[in-house]
Amino acid sequence: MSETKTNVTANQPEQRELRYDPQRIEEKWHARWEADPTLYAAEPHDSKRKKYYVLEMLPYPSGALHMGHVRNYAIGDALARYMWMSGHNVLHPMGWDAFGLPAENAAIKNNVPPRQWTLSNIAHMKAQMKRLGFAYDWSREVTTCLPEYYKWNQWFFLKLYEKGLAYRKKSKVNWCPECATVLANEQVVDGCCWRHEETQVEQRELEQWFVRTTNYSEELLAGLDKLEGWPEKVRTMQRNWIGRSEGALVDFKIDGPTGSAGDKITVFTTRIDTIFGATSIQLAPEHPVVADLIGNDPHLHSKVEDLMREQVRAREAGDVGAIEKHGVFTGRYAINPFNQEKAPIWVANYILMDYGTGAIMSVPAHDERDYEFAKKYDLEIRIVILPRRTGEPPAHGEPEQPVLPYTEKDSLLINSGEFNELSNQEAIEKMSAVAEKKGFGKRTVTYRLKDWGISRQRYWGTPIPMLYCEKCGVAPVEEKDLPVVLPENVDITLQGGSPLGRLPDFVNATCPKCGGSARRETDTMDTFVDSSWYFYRYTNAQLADRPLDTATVDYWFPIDQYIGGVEHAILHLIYSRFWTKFMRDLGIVRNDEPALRLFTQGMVIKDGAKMSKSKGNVVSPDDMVAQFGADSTRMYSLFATSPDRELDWQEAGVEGVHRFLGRAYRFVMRNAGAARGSQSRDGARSAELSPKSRQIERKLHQTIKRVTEDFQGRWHFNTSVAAIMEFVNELYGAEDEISSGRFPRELLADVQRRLVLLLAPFSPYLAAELWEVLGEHQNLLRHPWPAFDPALAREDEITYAVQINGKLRSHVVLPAESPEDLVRERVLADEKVRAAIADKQVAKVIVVAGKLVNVVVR
RNA sequence: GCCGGGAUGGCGGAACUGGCAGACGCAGCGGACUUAAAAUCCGCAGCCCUUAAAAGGGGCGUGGGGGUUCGAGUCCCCCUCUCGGCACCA
Repeated sequence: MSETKTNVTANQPEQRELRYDPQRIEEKWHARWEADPTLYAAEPHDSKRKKYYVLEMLPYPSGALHMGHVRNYAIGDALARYMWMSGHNVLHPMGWDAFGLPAENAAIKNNVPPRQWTLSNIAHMKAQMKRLGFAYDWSREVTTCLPEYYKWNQWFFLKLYEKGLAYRKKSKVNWCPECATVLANEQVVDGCCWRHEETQVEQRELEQWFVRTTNYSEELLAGLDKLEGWPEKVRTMQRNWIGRSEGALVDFKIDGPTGSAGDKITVFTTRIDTIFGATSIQLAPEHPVVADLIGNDPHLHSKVEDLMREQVRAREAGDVGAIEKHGVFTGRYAINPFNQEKAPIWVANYILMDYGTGAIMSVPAHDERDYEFAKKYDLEIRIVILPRRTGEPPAHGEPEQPVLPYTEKDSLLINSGEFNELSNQEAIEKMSAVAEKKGFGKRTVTYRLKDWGISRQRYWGTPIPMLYCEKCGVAPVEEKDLPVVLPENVDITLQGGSPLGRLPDFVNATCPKCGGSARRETDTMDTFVDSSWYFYRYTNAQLADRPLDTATVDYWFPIDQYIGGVEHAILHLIYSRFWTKFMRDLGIVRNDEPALRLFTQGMVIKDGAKMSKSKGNVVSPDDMVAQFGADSTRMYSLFATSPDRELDWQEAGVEGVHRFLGRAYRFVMRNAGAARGSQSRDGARSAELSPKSRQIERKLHQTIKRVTEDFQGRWHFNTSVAAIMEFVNELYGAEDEISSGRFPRELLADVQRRLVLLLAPFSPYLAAELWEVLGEHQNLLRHPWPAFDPALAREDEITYAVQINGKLRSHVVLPAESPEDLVRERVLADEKVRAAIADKQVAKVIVVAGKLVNVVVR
């Protein structure tokens, strides 16, 4: 093969060399890089170079890479390569988030075992990544579905249990009676099962494992302030998710007979100051006291059932905001402890049991939702607070719309007994104090954040290492018995019950406490457990006796840059932060946060819509690589727009980048002769250069400056690539001088070497090829990033834009660094400027140094 | 409903702290090379008016309306459309 190719080259050297053929170049270097597995390996420890840990979110092995992956990894790879060249010891790993539902769905659909399906997907996607030229240290690869990894999920679970951070409680799941199995939200379509479209999904209560993420609510919230390298958007989303709110709990005594749920209703309110306007109590349909209040009235029972169903349906549809508010009066009353008034007790579909206490005091005059509800059911609306400045309050009669919460300092309470005339803040203080003193309430802080339910009633996940003994009850598997291996020969296409529950070999176990027979937990873990700590495992992926080595983690952590999609802004990134804090408290890591800096890249769309099979607008990375090469595909994904914005994929754009790379390729192929054997030129002799070659030298330094600053600052790689394009265009403009031999040989050599270095993070294949063409042999990643000389980048002359009253009227060329007086003088002397001023008076001259002059005339 | 982005030529997008709007690329047009085409190389190019044409002028222009400023794509207020997130958060 290679013989034939050599002959062709020998026969037609010119043509052969000048055509940019990415397939030939990329296949050649792909083979060489494959032969050297240590090429992108990070040093275990390096005291001379600073460490840099760049991490891209690991993919789910769905079958093939999509353009969103390519974009994510092109960003990370460019950064990793730049950091290598800037002299860092770079850790750049990759792995697979390999457990999860799609493998089970595929198994059911195509009758392939989940493990086989997953592993073959991984093999394919890994080959795609390698073909795209991503510089990963594959010796650290992590695959979460392998026992070597999930063993440590189980180990962590035992630690959580030991620390009281894992516990069991009843919780609702979607249940399909036809499948006799639990469904994920994703498997519920319009309230029905995905496999049985006629079958209504039921809600069932099951004992499930939870992790006490809420123990860390305050710290997770406070930590956000320190994460300055995270997008403000993500920090805001997490703050809202954690949802700290200060308020008070207030007890309302139930009037009349009560039952097992107690004789009072505790409400949570952030606005205790409005309590004199509380004209009813609203309960969540699941509130325990509801059963006591409605007794066995069949009508009320069915009404409450309806309300509950409405709430569940709205939640599933993700449409809770739009729920039409319904409620039912229980016929009972509760006593407002502040004024002893009787407030009717209602049950309402918009009250959530899992926030606050599941009971609220309804203040229709000052809350929109309460107002809407009160209007609908004709409940009393009583104004109790107004801005002081409005003067006469409409103290009687109902407002046209809710008089929304006044929190200004000059607000004023009315209709509130002894608290009248107080401001909102004063009232909150005083009323809370009174409630605490009299024992019917107290100040409190609540969070929206809930504990993390990690039980999944499915097969393809990490088995939860717990046992149930008839005598001893719940018992953890002993550490020495880990891993609890997920059985492989399981027929998950059978319907009914848990696949693991059908395997006697799996289920039947021995109790570690009493030695008697025990039943094994058949639930598996949420896959978010896998992704909560995988990035620690990369630091020592082969470690057999521990999940991680503390000293090694200490060297690499925190992650210097984490890159991924904004869709993970909440769940994954909160669980990861929680896990880090948990590990810190276990004493096995020392950092508080997993990542110092986070970058969320924009979505890849096509023709204005998200790529999806049903729309038929999916672009395959393989097709792009086959047509234009990996370099062009990657570079286009960086060039089309800045990385944080949505990217509209245009194939013609890839072709354009391919054309540009061809131009760069041809320039070096034509002029490499000058570089080979020539010493690099180190500036400082600009005075001897012709105007053209000085211009090239200046542009070279300006380009290095722009690209370097993009890496250090905003990551607008689209402008980096544009800058390199401009530079190459400039080189083509000097071709006459170059081909005639008048261009300084050393400068020509220098220009080419630095051009190739600038291309290296974006188009690694082409850079490697051209580096070799230039007679260089050192691995580009070990070569220092080019430096620029600010003095050589500076312009000698500046063209000032001249405005008259803000309208552009002329341009004046002046030597750089002209003093302001001279600029003013020369501008006012300019012919066009004088004509524009004519006989008007010059009122002011504004000089913006190095840029613009605005002459204000009257 | 709430929260958070976004809107710039025919298209993707530049313009970093308010300072020449449209860099760079695509598509388009003209030219060179070629028997021809492709490829390549060079050039033109926001819209409108003025002009026989060109040069040159002039006006308009960053979703819409107001404002601040010598000067606004950029800052402030109101509105429209659009994308994303959501657990009605009491």
